[in-house]
Amino acid sequence: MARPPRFDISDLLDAAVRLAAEHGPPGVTMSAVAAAAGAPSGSLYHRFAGRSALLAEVWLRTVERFQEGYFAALESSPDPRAAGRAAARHVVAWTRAHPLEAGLLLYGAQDFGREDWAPEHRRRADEGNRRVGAATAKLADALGARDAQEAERVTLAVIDVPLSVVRRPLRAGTPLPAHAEELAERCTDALLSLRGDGASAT
Amino acid sequence: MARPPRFDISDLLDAAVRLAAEHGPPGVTMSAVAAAAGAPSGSLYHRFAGRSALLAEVWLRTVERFQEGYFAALESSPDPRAAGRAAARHVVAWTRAHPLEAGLLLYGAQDFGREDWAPEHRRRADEGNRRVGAATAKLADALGARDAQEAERVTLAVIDVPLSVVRRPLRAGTPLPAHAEELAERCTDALLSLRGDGASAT
DNA sequence: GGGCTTCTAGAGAGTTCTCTCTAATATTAT
DNA sequence: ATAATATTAGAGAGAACTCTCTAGAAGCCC
Repeated sequence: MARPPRFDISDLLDAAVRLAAEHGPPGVTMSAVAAAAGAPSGSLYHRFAGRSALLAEVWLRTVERFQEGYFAALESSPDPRAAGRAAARHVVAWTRAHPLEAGLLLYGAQDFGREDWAPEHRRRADEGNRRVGAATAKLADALGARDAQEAERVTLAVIDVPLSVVRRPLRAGTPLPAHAEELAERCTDALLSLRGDGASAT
Repeated sequence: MARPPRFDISDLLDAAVRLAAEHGPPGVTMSAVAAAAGAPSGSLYHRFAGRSALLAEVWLRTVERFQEGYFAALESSPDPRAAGRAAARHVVAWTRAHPLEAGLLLYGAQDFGREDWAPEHRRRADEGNRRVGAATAKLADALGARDAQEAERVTLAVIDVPLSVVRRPLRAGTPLPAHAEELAERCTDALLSLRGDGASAT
């Protein structure tokens, strides 16, 4: 029925990921993506409504790919501590397997022009955030968190700490150290084991 | 001997900080800064060699202002655990006192165009990194860290974890919760108290 | 006040990027 | 074959931005 595409969406998004990892979101210009993929600019505009749409798709595809395994890890065990450790390992392992895409996780949706996104893209982003919030809230509950501060510590433990472990190497472009998974797991576990009364300090 | 300036360097950098906090580094264009400060573009180019120079200065001034108090906190006590806790509190307190400038700390020098910087600006950035590295290495040593992983955990504890505590509110533009200092301090302390044998896991 | 210097002021050239538009091309269904 | 259609291909208009350049204004020192 029609001519087959020489550059499909995923080719173009792959090129955009490379550019974003190397030069940050501002490096993802339509002309740069076209050049990187070897495609004419017309093909880009045939696939994406405009630059905001491309930025939204590259960001959302990356986050959703990451979250897929992340949620699986968070639900991999009935023991919340074990689940948290698995989640921490997942963040590091996924970064090891997908270093370019992981580079994007260090940015926020705002850096990908969230304010210019179409409603549908915003909705997808909100949905992802909602799922993350729900998952960490459930974990916090299972761990017996009693107030906002304790819930926030759970979020810190299972999301922010693992991301911090990979941040420096990703920024510097150096490979992750061999023990990164172990480091993330143990730090996450340490925060999950804290309790509200502050009794753990020496 | 000469006409007094109507827009001095610090006025212009203040405007640049506002723009960077609101729209990220890409929002810091010469015309936007000029408009925000109410100055003509000529005045901007009179103070800064070009956009890269402006970006470098706004980044370096912010980081150096932050580090001033940060180093003081890190050396505020002979007890390394107490010093680490003070550093964690400092990050949160400084963010509370300077929310706009703190927003810039979530970015890296790369996002401010480091590759286009003049040698002198790079040197200043390297010097800051060097001091941070030296300070955390000293702390790790005082805590008895025996390998790279333990040293890395110290860095995570006194730098990345406190930054993670302020990251989400800064990105969302919401105020820090009242207990943020306490949260950061306790999480930092928990990581500093970990030891290499992994015996703390249940 | 005259001369010197620093700064403001803004017009405008040149560049880069986004996005549109038209024409050509390749493939499938009939 | 032929028609129908998705796609490539790239020229070019328009916008945004950086940076240069010239003219004049404002203070200080003699």
